[in-house]
Amino acid sequence: MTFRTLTKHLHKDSTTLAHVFQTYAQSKQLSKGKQLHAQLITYGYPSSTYLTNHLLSMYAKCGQLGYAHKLFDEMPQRNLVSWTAMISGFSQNSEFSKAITTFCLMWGFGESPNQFAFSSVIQACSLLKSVRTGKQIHCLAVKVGFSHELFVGSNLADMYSKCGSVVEACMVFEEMPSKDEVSWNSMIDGYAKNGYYEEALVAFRKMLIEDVEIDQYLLCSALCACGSFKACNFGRCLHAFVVKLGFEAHVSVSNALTDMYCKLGGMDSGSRLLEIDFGGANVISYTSLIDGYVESDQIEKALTVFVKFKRQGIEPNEFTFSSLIKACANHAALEQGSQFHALVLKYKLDQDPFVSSTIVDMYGKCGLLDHSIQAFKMIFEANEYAWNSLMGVFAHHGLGHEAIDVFNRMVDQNLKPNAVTFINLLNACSHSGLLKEGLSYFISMENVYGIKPRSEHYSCVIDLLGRAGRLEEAEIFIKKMPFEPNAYAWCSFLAACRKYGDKERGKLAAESLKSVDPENSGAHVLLSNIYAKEQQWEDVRSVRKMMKDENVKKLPGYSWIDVDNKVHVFGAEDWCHPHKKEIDLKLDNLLGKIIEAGYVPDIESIPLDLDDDMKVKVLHRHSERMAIAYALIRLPIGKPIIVKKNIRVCVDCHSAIKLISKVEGRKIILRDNSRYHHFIDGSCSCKDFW
DNA sequence: TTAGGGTTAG
Repeated sequence: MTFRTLTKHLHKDSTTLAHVFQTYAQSKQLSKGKQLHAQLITYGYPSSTYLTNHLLSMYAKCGQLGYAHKLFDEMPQRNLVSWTAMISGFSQNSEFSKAITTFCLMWGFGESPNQFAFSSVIQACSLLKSVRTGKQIHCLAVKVGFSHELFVGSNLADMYSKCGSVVEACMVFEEMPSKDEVSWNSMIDGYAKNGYYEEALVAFRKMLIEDVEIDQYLLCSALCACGSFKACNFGRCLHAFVVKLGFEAHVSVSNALTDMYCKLGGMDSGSRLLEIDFGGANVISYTSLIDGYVESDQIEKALTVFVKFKRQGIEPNEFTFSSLIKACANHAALEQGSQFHALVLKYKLDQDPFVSSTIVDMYGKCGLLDHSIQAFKMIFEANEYAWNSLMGVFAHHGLGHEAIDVFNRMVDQNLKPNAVTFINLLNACSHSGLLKEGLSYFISMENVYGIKPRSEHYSCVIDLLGRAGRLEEAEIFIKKMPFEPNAYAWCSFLAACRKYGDKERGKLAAESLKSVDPENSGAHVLLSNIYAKEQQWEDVRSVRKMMKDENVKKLPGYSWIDVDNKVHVFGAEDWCHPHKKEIDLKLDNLLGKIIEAGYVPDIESIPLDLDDDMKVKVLHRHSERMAIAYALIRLPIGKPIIVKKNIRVCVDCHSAIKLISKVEGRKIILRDNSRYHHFIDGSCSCKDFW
């Protein structure tokens, strides 16, 4: 049947025509809808508010907001449905402010909104994260008696949850006279997304007693809470429940399951889920898996997943790249990181706030400060993530004044510093010996910026005082702090005690560290270092015995470098490398040269009862020196050497590398687990403060 | 006789 005959037949039957438009709207057949609309105009079909409402709704649902708006503007007579269709049209097409304005206009025109208009406009507030407007509309809904309506109540609970106001969401939810699966999910998901994982799971259990039909939304929200709460048993039960209800092959549920297992640390379960289940895996499925591998430090596996899903024709997105680049940053894998940066540009994702700040961080962590600053400059509208990254990079490189400058510029731009800003700022002060400034920022956090310091901030202050040699103040600070000091806090204090030779406080710190983290080898190692410095070999042996008895393994030190796009790993003991002989020769040659240049081995730092010659040999085979020797053999003259090390560089290596940079005329960049050191012509950027 | 709600990743 042609449109012409159709319109002839339908001449007086606008109900059927409306139904046709409704079908086109649901199946998003815009072109057919448009043709029929054109036919009606051509044949002079009489328009009516009823039919125009249908047309308006169809255009809005097909994403043609312009047409919808034009129809709405030109309507000779609008009714409640016209207004509501326009409000929801704006809301569905992400024009949230316009949805709210239209809702207000509706009042002005004397049209009183019903439950449909309320639920649409509350959704707009929710997506706009505007709790202030949402609250005003909530008040109106109470006034006109729609606040307890099922859809309005669910929307209100969702709006408050999405705006972070869980208490209000809970109040709305509790007052709802009847609840369905959507209302329950608004609340459960609200709890989960705001960090109230346990409450989310309690609500889920409570819901199971009620007569609620379980759907994929509820399962996704509960799985998300399980993963974040590390609720292994609950998670496994939920998995069984998913299978029992037949939702295992549902893509969003399957993704939520993958993500949950990744968060629980069960990477094998996560990847098995993807392999066995279904062909519907999408970019979220793979990105969850990549992220799981990145979080569990398995970068190679993360890269394998990336290659696999690219082969399957699934395109990566901003989530994928931010996860992969983060992995490169953690491993200081510059070559790989640069390649991802190039891909980000190709996919035009370089302005994504997460991706762009990860790139800044990646170059910084790979030692290329200039690249990092340049990457920051390329961001059109840097948000707090980007500023925090830049500040973190300066902190990592020991450039305290530059980090403070970044902080000041950030505040000048009216960006609100957050908890991470202060961790970076305090670290920057700590690594540059800016004690006065650091303490002042710590106080201003709460007094000026209203951010309550967390245990991480207290740990930073302990580090700040400790590095500056203010051990007594650090000890008092620890005793007064409102948190139990964590392993990081005690490690910082212990390292300071060792650096400044405070044996008594060192013992206290080591004992405390052992009690909060019994498997932490640092406590034992640093304690034995303190004894070694005092030449108390009996005590050194007793600490070693204790480690053996308690089965505490010392984290072996190793270093790695990129040469010819390949990562070469060097360990202090039992290492083998195809160029071992050459490296040994180069090391001997270097030792001679640096001794000539004034190198005095710090044999005190070797916690072993050996003769002095042996101690020098042990020192000179530390992993970073082998990596540097290999790089000097293999890398072209003039190319900076970038070495990464898993534990903090020792005092002796630090002075040796300074001299190596001088005698070899090479720039050497060393990243240890604490910060960056740039060695040029006999001196280090940390000014011997690390 | 039209118009309305909640999922899976930083």
